[in-house]
Amino acid sequence: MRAGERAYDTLRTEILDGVLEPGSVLQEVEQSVRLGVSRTPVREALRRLIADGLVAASGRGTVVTAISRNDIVSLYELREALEARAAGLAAQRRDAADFAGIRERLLEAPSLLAEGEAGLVRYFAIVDDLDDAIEAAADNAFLGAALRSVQLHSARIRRLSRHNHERLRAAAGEHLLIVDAILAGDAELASHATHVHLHMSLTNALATVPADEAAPTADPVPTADPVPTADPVPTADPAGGPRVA
Amino acid sequence: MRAGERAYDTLRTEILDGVLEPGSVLQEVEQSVRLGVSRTPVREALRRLIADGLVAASGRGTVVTAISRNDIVSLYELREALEARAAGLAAQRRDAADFAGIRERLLEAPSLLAEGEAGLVRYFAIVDDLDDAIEAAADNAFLGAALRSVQLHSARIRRLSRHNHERLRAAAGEHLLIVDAILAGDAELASHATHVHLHMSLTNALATVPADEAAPTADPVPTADPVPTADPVPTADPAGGPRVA
DNA sequence: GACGGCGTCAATGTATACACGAAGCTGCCG
DNA sequence: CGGCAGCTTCGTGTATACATTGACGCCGTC
Repeated sequence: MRAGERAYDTLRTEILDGVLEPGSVLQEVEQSVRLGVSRTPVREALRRLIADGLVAASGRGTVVTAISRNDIVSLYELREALEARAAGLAAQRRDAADFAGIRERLLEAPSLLAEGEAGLVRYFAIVDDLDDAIEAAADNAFLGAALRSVQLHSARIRRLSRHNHERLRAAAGEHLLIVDAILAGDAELASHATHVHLHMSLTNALATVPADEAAPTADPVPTADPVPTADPVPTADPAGGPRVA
Repeated sequence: MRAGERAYDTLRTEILDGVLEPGSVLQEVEQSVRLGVSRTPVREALRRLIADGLVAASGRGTVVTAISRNDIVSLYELREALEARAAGLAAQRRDAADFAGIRERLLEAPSLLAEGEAGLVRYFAIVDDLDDAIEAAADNAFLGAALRSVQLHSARIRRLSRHNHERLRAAAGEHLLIVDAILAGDAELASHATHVHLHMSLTNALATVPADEAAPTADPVPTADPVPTADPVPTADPAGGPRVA
């Protein structure tokens, strides 16, 4: 695989998993040493991450963007517009067999959620497959690209409510409703069920995130160890806020 | 200004203006010579254009993506989801003064459209300002980024119906309706008026584009002059279709 | 003591040299 | 005469050296 691709995947995964916390400073030389490639592929990776809105160029160095409470609301507003539309289109254009399979797997969600961490992973795999199936059924390249962009940011938020079993059980039920609407070919119901689901999800996310998640963990964590890159890191993201790319 | 930025702006403008037609092959060395910079900034520009979905990496060299009839429909599906939502949010959050000013200017649209090319430019400036005002009023960074992405592709399509005065006059009226709804704070009406506007716009666009606009003009036009880069250029875009980025 | 200007330095921006891979062409063999 | 194999060549991928910019801190002056 190309080095630039690997660098991008590595950094993106680390940001999404929270290994690189918001406020972390990513410098080209530093990262090129850490990842074992030259600056060129690192530059490419950082530019792509900027386009994704996961990092932001900030004067000197690029910093991992924070997700403020306000950002969560904004993201959900966009998600609702996109996913409701996608669900509606999927209901009109779906191949029933695809969603029938997902429906079967979704029925096992409650027992999966009782199984602990392993079950949790399998549950999220089902949800991801559902997202992919909707995106594929909607059969719209532009919409698909926009959806992947919001899913990127949603993944970061998901970590917050990951261990709220009560909510996850309810979410599984909402997903089932969406799948049933799509299987029934009812575009309006699929749209509205998605709207409901996202509303509940947002409510839960906001309840989970207390004051302001943006909270950078005091010191900026320069990824590599002994580098004294200690600067205050403003909570509000500078410049134009997150770019969905 | 940074060379990479200039290269990106130049290439993007040329693609949007149709100077670089769909199917044109953009090679790094070739472009670096033409633009008078080295390969590095050209690479950066091309990567950004790929992220924008304006070009696609295609085996040897990157080619300017074509817009198929199907792409137009897809784009309008996404536009409707995004812009209807944005108009609704703008109606809730707008500062009345901003839109009152645009409303005044929009009232002059019919006379502007009678003035020929110069008036046309001024008319499109008003429409662009309206888009910007809606985006600003919606006050949602994620939605804004998604909107800018679709506007990029819409600009390419707009060229097609640029000289249909009948349609432009009607569009001006539809825009006025949207502005009035926003001024009235009526989110639902603003949404639906946007839906209507885009529906009419799509209908017109599809009527204007006859068989398949993707039609690459026979030979791929290698931007620089005497280079015999003659390969057939497939009409359908390869790989994953346009990325909205 | 505070403000402004200048110098230093580090990190990014740019250029170029080198490496690798793929596609096309040519020549040989079946 | 056609197909395949090897070579050649062009183009992108990567690394590194050099240029430039902008930020930080120090010093001088008001």
